Amino acid sequence: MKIASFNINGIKARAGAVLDWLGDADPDVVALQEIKSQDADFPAALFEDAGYNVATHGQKAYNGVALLSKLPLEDVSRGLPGDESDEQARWIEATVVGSTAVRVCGLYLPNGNPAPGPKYDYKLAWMQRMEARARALLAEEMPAVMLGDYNVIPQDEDAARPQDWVKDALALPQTRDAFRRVLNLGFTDAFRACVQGPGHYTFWDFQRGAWQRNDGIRIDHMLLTPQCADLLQEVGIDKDVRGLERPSDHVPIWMKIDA
DNA sequence: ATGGTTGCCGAGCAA
Repeated sequence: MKIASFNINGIKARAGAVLDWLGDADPDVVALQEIKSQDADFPAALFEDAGYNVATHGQKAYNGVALLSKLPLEDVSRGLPGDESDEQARWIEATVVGSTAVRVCGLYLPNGNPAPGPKYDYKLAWMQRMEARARALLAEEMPAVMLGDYNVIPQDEDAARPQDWVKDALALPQTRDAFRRVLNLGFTDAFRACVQGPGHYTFWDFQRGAWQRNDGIRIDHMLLTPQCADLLQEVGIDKDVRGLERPSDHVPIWMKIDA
């Protein structure tokens, strides 16, 4: 089973590009972030015609996540538990049953800039809620993945220019600590389980010619429960997508698991 | 310190 994640930065501007990528990459399950649309405005029919079931959790203009799957999306749940007053659409999960059942959680973790400030406070609080959800997933003792745009640069090797990010919400020590706390519960960073060393990025800013200078960062991640890590076969980053016409600032990441 | 770019949506905000 091939499971992917792609922050598309607006489905209205990117539907064609996403369909092209689906045709090339042929993933079984996809978590999308930043659909920037309400559920009713998501062009579900386009993806259904391409063979995918669709579940969305959108909002107007900002954020918004979705799941696409060739297999049925079962027990869909929208929203990250832990704060009933949180109106930002950043979390969606569902179960996909191949040769075994896999719980797939698609997430769009808050950016948090500027830091310090209320947006950074929201990011840290959100990560604390994510940790609670991660603990509950572990207790299920089943294959599960939390994947998406984490807006976290885990280590200096995950940035081309780490010195540019030292005061940024994506790399501050508190951010890295919160991310590491989830790993230390027993989750596996799927990419780092397969690939070591610097130079692997998933995001290049639209500004300052970041792509042309390969000034990238690795902020899209797939975190696996032990039962899922046992099934891990292969990972990849579809870097070439960043060089296509009217690209997102993120590129797809994916993994193959024996499920 | 600022500005640089993009999407959504129709003026700024978020990234």
